[in-house]
Amino acid sequence: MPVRHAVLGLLAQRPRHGYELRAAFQALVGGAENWDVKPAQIYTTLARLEQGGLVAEHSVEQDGGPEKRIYTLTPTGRKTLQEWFACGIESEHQRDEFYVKLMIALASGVADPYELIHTQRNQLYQHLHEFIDQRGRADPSKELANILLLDKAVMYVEADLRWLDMIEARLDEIRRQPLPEPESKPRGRPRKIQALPG
Amino acid sequence: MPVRHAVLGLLAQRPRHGYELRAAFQALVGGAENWDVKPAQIYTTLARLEQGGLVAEHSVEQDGGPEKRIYTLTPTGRKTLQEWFACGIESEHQRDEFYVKLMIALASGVADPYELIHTQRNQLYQHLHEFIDQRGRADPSKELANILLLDKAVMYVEADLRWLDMIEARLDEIRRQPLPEPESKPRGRPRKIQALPG
DNA sequence: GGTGCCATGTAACGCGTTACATGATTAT
DNA sequence: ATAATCATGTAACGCGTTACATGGCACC
Repeated sequence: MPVRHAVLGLLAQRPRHGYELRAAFQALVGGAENWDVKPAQIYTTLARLEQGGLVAEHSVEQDGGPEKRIYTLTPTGRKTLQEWFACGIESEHQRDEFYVKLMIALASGVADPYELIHTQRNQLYQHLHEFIDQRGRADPSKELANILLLDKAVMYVEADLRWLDMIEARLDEIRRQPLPEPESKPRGRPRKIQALPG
Repeated sequence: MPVRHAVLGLLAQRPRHGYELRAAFQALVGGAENWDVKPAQIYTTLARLEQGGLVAEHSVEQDGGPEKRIYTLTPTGRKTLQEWFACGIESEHQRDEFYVKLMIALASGVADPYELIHTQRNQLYQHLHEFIDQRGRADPSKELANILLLDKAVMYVEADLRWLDMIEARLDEIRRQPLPEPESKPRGRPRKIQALPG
């Protein structure tokens, strides 16, 4: 939950209201192209944080303007923020969509796994070039945020490409030695390569 | 939305009911340790798919048992599935939590960026060794699913480690040539640009 | 008079989670 | 008897999204 903590972090600098928080967040991540946080998310997040006692709100009426709701970090909120900084971030679960697609293809025969790999690889190469181009055009003295994100994008696309190569190699290996087939289960069923129940 | 499509893929093999779909999905991804899909998600997903006309349901009463609700793929559903196979998968957005943490630290001074990098790197190395060990212990003839996921985990952790190195280098570079400081726009209100305020 | 920025929200939905709840069959 | 497995769900919440809605102010 990056937004939640980002809000806490921005309130640690000074009290702010919703609109300001949104603008600050957008600036932080280098613009709306990278991460467009919707107003609805900011306001609902603030409501939840207030509910949990991590922030406190007090309204300020302005001369001839809409009233602002200023949010302040509470001690509990500050503690939560410090804990966030203190511990590392667990990488996202393995919930990989391409992996699911590949396994479904292997199990059901609805699509050719090598074709899936081919399609995915083409797309990744295209992205890779786009990212590298963008990074080349960026100004290091001004757009640190963007450049760091592009660095990450490049590292990840390269990782994906390596992974696709490994998948292909593993599939080839299985195809070369058709079935190890341990002796158990003399069932008359036609066998699928994969582990799905028939 | 991997689960949604996985359900369609499993129904492409043959009609199934909720419980069976869940079991098949778990088998597909190599066990609950990798991806524990909760029953609630399966049933709500099926309801949404039926709502959208991608699957059709017909109940089957059993002798002395609870009735089963068998779901079948509709032509619309099959078409959706084929489209999913036909196009590549867009990589997840750049919503990176470590990046947000780093930027908040740089902007607010609440935490030391180099320390954040250090913490994160330690954690990544630990994960890397765990993944490699696990992969070494796995049986390639039986646990293809697990091995592919571990391959991915390794590639991604290595990518993260490379990225951390790049971040450190970029920060060093900035620190060496302190603040180019372009002239700011005196646009009425005292505007904060991004980067490092007090 | 319009466009755009400032500033605030609500409603409803998708995906995912935890927790709760029911009831039958099968194995120990 | 009791525990596991089969089989079905509902309720409520967190995070994120789109769409809708309201108003004041400033600039051209």
